[in-house]
Amino acid sequence: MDIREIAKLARVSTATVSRVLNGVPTVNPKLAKRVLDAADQRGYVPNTQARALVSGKSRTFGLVVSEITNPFFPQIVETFGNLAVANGYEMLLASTGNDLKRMELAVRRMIERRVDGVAILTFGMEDSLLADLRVRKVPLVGVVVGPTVPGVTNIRIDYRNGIRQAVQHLAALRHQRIAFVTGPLRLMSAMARKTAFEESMREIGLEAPPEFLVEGDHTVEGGVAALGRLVRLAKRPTAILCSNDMTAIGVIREAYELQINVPNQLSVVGFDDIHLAQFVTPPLTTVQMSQSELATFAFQALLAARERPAQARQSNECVLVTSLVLRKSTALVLGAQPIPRPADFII
Amino acid sequence: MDIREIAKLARVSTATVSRVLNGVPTVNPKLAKRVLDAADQRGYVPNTQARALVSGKSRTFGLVVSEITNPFFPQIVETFGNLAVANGYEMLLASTGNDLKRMELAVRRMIERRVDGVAILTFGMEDSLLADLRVRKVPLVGVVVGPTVPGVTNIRIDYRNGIRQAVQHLAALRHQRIAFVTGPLRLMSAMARKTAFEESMREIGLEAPPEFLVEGDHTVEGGVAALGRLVRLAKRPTAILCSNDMTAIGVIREAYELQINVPNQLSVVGFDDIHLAQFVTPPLTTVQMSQSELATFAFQALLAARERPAQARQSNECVLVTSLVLRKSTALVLGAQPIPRPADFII
DNA sequence: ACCAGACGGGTAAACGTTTACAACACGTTT
DNA sequence: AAACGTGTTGTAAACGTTTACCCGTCTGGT
Repeated sequence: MDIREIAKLARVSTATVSRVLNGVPTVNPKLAKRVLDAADQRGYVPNTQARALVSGKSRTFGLVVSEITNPFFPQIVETFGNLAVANGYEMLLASTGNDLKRMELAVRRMIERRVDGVAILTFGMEDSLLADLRVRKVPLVGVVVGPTVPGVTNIRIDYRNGIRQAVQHLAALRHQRIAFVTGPLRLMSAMARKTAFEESMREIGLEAPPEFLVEGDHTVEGGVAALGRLVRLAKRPTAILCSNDMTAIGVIREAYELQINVPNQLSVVGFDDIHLAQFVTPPLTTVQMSQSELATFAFQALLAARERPAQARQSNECVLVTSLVLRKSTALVLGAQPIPRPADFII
Repeated sequence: MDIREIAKLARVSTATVSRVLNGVPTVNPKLAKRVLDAADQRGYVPNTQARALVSGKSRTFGLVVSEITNPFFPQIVETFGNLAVANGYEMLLASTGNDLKRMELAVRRMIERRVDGVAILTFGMEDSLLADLRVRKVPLVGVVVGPTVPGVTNIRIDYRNGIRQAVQHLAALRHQRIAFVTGPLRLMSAMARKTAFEESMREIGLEAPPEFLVEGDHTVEGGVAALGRLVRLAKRPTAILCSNDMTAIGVIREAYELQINVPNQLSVVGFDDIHLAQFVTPPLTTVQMSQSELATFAFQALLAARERPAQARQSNECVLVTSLVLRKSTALVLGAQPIPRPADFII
């Protein structure tokens, strides 16, 4: 069931079989047909490892994510994986749980399998690990919040835009006391979101007192706990912005438990716009960060780096912008009168 | 950076390097140390494709699931993937969306990469496709609802147990008009759940009129639509059992939209017990089908089939039982008096 | 002292491809 | 008619391992 058998059957050399199978156009159509016929009569399927060994390309891309059970990521995996197979690649998936040990293991696996590139779509990757990949000249693409990383394709996420929109939306609904539930602050991404929140608040002259900044962990449980703490405050917030949707779902869930009506007594805004966000009750107003776009960016960058000489691909950068999507989890602050519309003045 | 370089550096043959790296115990510890030192001084990492080529084992298992964006599956992927790397394997993931084309492609990919086994944890796999794998003697494990498939490790899912518990739970809450939202009926698993429902109803003398059996599609949207239809009935159901949790979430979501209180005006029960089920409002009473147990079964079966001669592993079978977990989405049927407790009679 | 056997280590073949290069068959130019 | 391209096919080397087999050395028994 190898190429030699097909060659014998089609009465050509193995080189010709290889050429036909790889679509080299110069081969005589007559021979090509013989080869093709022989191949699928025998149900021949080329051996990828042999191919990879000689060509030096494994046709595999690594994808490392934080936690595949976090609903944010499956969409990324799906998109990336589909693009991969559509382009004749495979995907090597690693879920690190932001754990150093598992990250090391992930990198090791990628190197062992000789991936042709790695997309790091998690937010807490250790730089030291990347060094290992860089030394081996593995093309890399990663998300970045701080300064551009050299020698790597950077996907810069513009948290600012979406979060500013969210803050201004809440302000427009007359909210003044807006709390923010962060993610785990050792994650740069969580840090960046928090910073974007603070700046957006300051920008419109609103205060964000420290007791309104509570640390969560990007899980539903974290959201539950966060609301639990905020509710014990003497001066409660009237709106809560969350570092991700799972947190927001937790907040809403706990609000229900505490008989706080969302959105009438409390406005809640999420971040990520996972698919599920539309389906919680009430449907979640959230900042969209397109998972499929992110995955597509990453994949395309890897594909582009494929044959390009290393020096040509130093520090590409593209930007993924976030933006608010309005649903039903926010409302005018309780007791506020709607702003009279212009029409009301025309008598 | 290959084995020869290490051999030269350690002043031994490549065979010895190979032996050391594979932990063959007979080699002189002195040599072994030299090899090990040389290897990690040079940052040597073995080439998996070369290994696979000569050994005939790719140390890769295929995992095919229905749809990775369905929250049921990430947990499976996570568990399976972790077990894989813990045992020195890789996972080749395929998400088929129950689409024939994609299934074919998935099988093709598995064969190309020469996987050492495939776990089919989706429920609508075409038998014809399996034939292709079977011919190549790839160990297979799959879930099964009908008769045992020969030559394959079968994981039989006992839908009956959990669904019966759910029905009896609802009956105990005095529900008589219980509807069932199915999955896509071309899926055997969906069919099996529906059948289990009908039998459980009949068993306790309850009727399941055809208009109470509405077909969904295992998505939130499907659940929304299903409640939309049930609500137009002259005689509405007082409880709804759903073929999966996503459907149940859709039903709850639409109930909120229609101002129907869950659980007081409508009891809802799901199926699967995805992680999120605890966090919807109200927390979902659902039938648990352990995803991690399922994945573990599958992986262990593959691992066991690894070296075993083909005839030894014909038709193993294990059973995964389902069972009801009570949360807050069910209640006594509206207007029913609680059954007087024995204490009430003791005056 | 000799030899059998055990044991550790080296040599080289094999795994299934791709591809550089050689070989060959034509057609074209001088 | 010879020489030279041009274009297609074949030969064989390479990719990086594992492992069967062989060889040398040492141990212990006679």
